Amino acid sequence: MTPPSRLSWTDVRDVIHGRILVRDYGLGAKLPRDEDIAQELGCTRTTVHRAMQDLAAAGLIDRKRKGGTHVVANPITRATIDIPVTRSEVEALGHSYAHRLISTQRGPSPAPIMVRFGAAQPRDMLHLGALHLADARPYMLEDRWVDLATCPEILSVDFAAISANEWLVRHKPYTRVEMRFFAINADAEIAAQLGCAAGEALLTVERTTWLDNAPITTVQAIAAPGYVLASKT
Amino acid sequence: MTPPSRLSWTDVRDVIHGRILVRDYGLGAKLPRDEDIAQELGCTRTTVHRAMQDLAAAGLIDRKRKGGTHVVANPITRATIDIPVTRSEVEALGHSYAHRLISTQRGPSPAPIMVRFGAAQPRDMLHLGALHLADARPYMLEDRWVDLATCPEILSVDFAAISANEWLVRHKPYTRVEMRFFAINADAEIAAQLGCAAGEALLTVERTTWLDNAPITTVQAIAAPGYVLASKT
DNA sequence: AAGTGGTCTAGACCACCTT
DNA sequence: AGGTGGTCTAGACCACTTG
Repeated sequence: MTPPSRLSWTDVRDVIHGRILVRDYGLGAKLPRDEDIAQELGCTRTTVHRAMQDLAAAGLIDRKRKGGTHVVANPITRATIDIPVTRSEVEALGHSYAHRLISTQRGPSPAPIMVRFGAAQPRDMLHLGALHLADARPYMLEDRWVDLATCPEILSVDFAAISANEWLVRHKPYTRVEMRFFAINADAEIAAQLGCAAGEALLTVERTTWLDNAPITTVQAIAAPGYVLASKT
Repeated sequence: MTPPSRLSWTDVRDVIHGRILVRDYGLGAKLPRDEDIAQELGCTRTTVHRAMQDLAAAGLIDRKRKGGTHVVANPITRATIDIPVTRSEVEALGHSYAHRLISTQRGPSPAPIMVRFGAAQPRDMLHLGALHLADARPYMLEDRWVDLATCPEILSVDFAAISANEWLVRHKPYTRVEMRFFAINADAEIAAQLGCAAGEALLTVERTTWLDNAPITTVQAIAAPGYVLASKT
């Protein structure tokens, strides 16, 4: 029951957050200067600053030098999604994991793939099809392109031993990633590979990664029916 | 061209991040103590600490008192998704926004809705159907339940003037949100409302919010065909 | 029991941006 | 031009967790 004699920055954050929630600081309103809040709450400006950084990172407030701190006018809901290596994901669900290479083909990237990377010219790439299995049942279908200029080693990887997904995550770090989520209807081929009915609605995640503007890989991961992606709580 | 004589915490973060990328600090490896890194780089432990906090928040490292700092063994891809009020989203795309109330009905929450809130007993709720329009074309279909114990004011809202979505965001702050993303096939009713073919694959976002464990609202937002959710870059 | 991260304070200087 | 956030330093103490 004894409150800590000193406020931690998380305490300060919660206080400010509370005031925003209660509209003590309304939408779009300007907050007092860090220093005034510090004085009011009885802590240092440093502590208030750390709290504010967190609220800004959460998208709740906007800060500008000289401009001051404002509550964001149009509140947004921010969700964080963690996407593990597919093997880990399957094993975390308590299933046994396996994967199967469906196809590999080397060639220049077609236009839609160039678009994903924002590339003007076709690039020499490896095109991979693979299926991830959970307890021997289709779990996720991967349609992947790997840039051979950035990642020539991929040619000598033994995909019987490790999936391209996992190999890349372990050996090809990236500095930028773009993800897109959408739904597609299974066509005949996808349906056959995932063992579902044609036309079924499938959640699809498109993921493209770069290392300092150099394309690494882009993948369209098509989940089997019933797949649900949950935000971190 | 002159490097700053003093390192900022973002500089330190980038240095450490770089070492992780290059596997200087490999997957699962233990990093030196903050203080040693501080000494090596010529800055204070405070600065290193701030950098580490950021890397930890990004999911790249794990920190434990006494245990030290370790590179996360199973790298994950973390995506952040911002979901604005639907009106803002539509207007940001350059379209004119409108919405239409389809149905309202008061009654006890059925089992699936109780599950979403983790509630043991049915609750008195308002069940709303609404359609968001972009340039007069169906954009998103909402199936929403609002808890009347937590949010009785919803009964007197004029839904011709403001959508439940926007009203709630502006007047009912939440402290916890859970989101789930999945794909569904349009049934006849949904197809009719969204003006698409039955069976089409539709991205669906389920969002449930609480204010300190008190249920506020849960909504299933079904997007029209072609909808793509992109992560913040 | 001891080592490591977590945090605070106090004061200083910098840098951006609005007025 | 001046106000506000952004950051650093130096030293101190706390609290968790592992050996």
